Amino acid sequence: MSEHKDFLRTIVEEDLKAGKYNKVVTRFPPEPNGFPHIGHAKSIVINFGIARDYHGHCNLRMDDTNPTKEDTKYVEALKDAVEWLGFDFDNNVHFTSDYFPKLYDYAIELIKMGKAYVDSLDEEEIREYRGTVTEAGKRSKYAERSVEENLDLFERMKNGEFKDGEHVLRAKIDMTAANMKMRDPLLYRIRHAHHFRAGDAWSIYPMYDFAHCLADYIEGITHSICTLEFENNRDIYNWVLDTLGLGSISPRPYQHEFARLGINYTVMSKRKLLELVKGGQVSGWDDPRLPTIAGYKRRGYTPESILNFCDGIGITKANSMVDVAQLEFSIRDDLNTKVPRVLCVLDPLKVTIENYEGSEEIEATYYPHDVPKEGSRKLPFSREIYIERDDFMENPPKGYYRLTPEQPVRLKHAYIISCKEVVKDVNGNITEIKAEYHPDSRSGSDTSGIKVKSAIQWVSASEAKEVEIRLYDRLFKDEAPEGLEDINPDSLKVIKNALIEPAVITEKPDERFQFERQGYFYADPVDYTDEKPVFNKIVGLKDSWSKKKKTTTESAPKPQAKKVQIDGEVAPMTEVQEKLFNKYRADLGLNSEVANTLARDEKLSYFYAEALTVLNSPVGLANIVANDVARELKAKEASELKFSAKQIADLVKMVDDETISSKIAKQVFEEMAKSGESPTQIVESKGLVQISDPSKILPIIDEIMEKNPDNVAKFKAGNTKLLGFFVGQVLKSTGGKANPKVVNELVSEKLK
RNA sequence: UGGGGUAUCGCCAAGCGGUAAGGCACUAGUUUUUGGUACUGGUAUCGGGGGUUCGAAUCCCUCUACCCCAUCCA
Repeated sequence: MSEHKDFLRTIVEEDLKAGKYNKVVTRFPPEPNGFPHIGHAKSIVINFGIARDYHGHCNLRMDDTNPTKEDTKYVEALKDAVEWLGFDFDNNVHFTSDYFPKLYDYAIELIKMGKAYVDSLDEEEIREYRGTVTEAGKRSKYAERSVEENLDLFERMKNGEFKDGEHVLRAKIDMTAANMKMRDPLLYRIRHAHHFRAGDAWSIYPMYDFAHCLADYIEGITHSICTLEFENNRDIYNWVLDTLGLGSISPRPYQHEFARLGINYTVMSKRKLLELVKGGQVSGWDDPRLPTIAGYKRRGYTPESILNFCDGIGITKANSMVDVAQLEFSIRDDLNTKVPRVLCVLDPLKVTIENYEGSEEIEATYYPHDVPKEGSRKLPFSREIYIERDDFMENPPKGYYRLTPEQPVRLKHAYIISCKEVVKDVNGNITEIKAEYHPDSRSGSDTSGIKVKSAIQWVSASEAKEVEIRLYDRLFKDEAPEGLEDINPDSLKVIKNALIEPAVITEKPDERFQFERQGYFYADPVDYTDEKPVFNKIVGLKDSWSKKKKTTTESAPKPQAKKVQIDGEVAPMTEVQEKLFNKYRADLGLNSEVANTLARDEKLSYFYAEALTVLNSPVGLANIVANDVARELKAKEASELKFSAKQIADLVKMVDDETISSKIAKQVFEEMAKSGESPTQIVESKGLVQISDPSKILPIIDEIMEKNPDNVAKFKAGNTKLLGFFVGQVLKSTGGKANPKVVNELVSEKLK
């Protein structure tokens, strides 16, 4: 667990500490209607992760309440994903459909309580009656049906006596609710459809809002964690559970929402993913370009890298778009210390070493010096080899490190070669390099004294194996793709005849490799055969050379348009407010902001007036009322406050006559708001009277300066922000009692 | 337009009245037989405007932008 807890863990910890639950139970509740993607991975990591961290439990549950969309092939994919990521669901998959009988009983209970009714409006009417976000809805006339009639109708719905859409069961809540979700939400609909698990047993199916909270309750879930778009549904979640009285029997679950994952250059919605799969833009749900778990798995991502990625991005409620670079980093970072380095030439250019005869085998280690792993293989070397076409240039730009007519280069693990002749075809394309090797430059026993700028990959022509390489790039060319038109036409490049050193194929030291200087690759788990090996590119190595080239050629400092802030209009004051405002300004001498705050808020101005009758300190009172009292009054009514205007007046009086500092006043206020105790009493019992005597404060300052010589030096060097640090330290060591004004003066004097 | 959310560096993200963490990306340098890795350094005043305070990213007021809600989807 990282040192900084996310907000969900904070909630869980508080609940555990408060004894609300004695064991945390979470759940990962996907609907089996599509393949899980990396957004699901985030949810899996959150739910299973929290359960693991707090020694609780996490259920894998299929939320299968819609028979027309769901399928068992998706539940397999979901199980695979959870397992692959390394989490354990005890081989026990839960299904909402298993609770259908219980759910039905709860619905009957609701009907009996008069809290649910069978509505017979058609679909369109229901929509109309619901109203809009700004207009209230109106209730269906069928809401007046008797409990008996509802019971009878509902049972007949279950028995399949009606056609799809003829009736629905709805909760009776409030058709005028500001939260649209609370306008008599549908609980059950008729569906004469075959359910992949329940078969044809049911002709009615529960809706999400009814089923989910109850499934949570039935499983003893404590923290029902979902994504932000369900925030509006939280009210129904609570309504169903509370109305059925379920919280009182045993501790019931509560819903908490976090922001779903977004990654640029890809799409994450199941609908869009399905579109790509069905439209043939990709080869299937496991296409390595897709952000599906199956896709990443096939591409060669490791579970660890996905887990690290999820840990790295954090959990918050802010909608955000994570850069794919972060994902790419996590797989590079993981593979760097794990996989063997091998030589593979993607775009071969023949090199004949004219002064080399015969052949030899070079022992080459699989891992670089900084990876603490053992292992090596034999690299055949001969007169005829292939190098990467990119690694030779006849007219190189400045800063080019590789082979040129003038510049020798090392063949990784082998000899240094120099270019002697460039052979071209009739079109001027380079077809071959004739080179010379330096016999005394063999890797490990180099006495040639030749300095080269780089070592490149190569393969021996006669021993190299031909392999297929699939180069994957981002699926979309647009950072926030809208649709198919944003697809990157170059997202897949297939190289049919790349050349790889033989050990990779014959020895198979691993399934993932770093092809030296190119990237990480994975033996395709589906199409790879010994006759025709296939490797998928997982991710490229960081490449500062091509970056350098680009920036020097393009060097376009993009003009960052500063966003212009538009100031909206402030609602005008009413006549009464205006009068009050003017009085505050003219008669009481308040500044316009405080006067404004007070005048516009009836609760505040009333409270202020009351306090004023006790103490004639208009400005001091106004400040505390407009700031601190306002905070309390945000959530509460005046009658609910633990403190009175009189107490506020007493508090301000103590500040006025300098018994306490304004800092202490804040502290006292907080205490008062909680306990309702009188301010004088709080000050007395806690001994909060302020210390203003410099002779008492000075020694403390000295002590702090002694303990923090670095900061003293920094301050003297001009870092005046540190003033707050010193003042803070003094305040801290006096328990907040030192008079901050005095401390401030003394500190700045001292440090001058 | 009603309700519910969210705003801290190019991208994530700590921070809860007292010196603006960290990661990714970017950038400069050191090491290097991968233009990789590792290491060292650089890079923000907190959506805007006011107010309260000795002191505000944190408290108050206000404005702005973005997301979600009017499926018999989940």
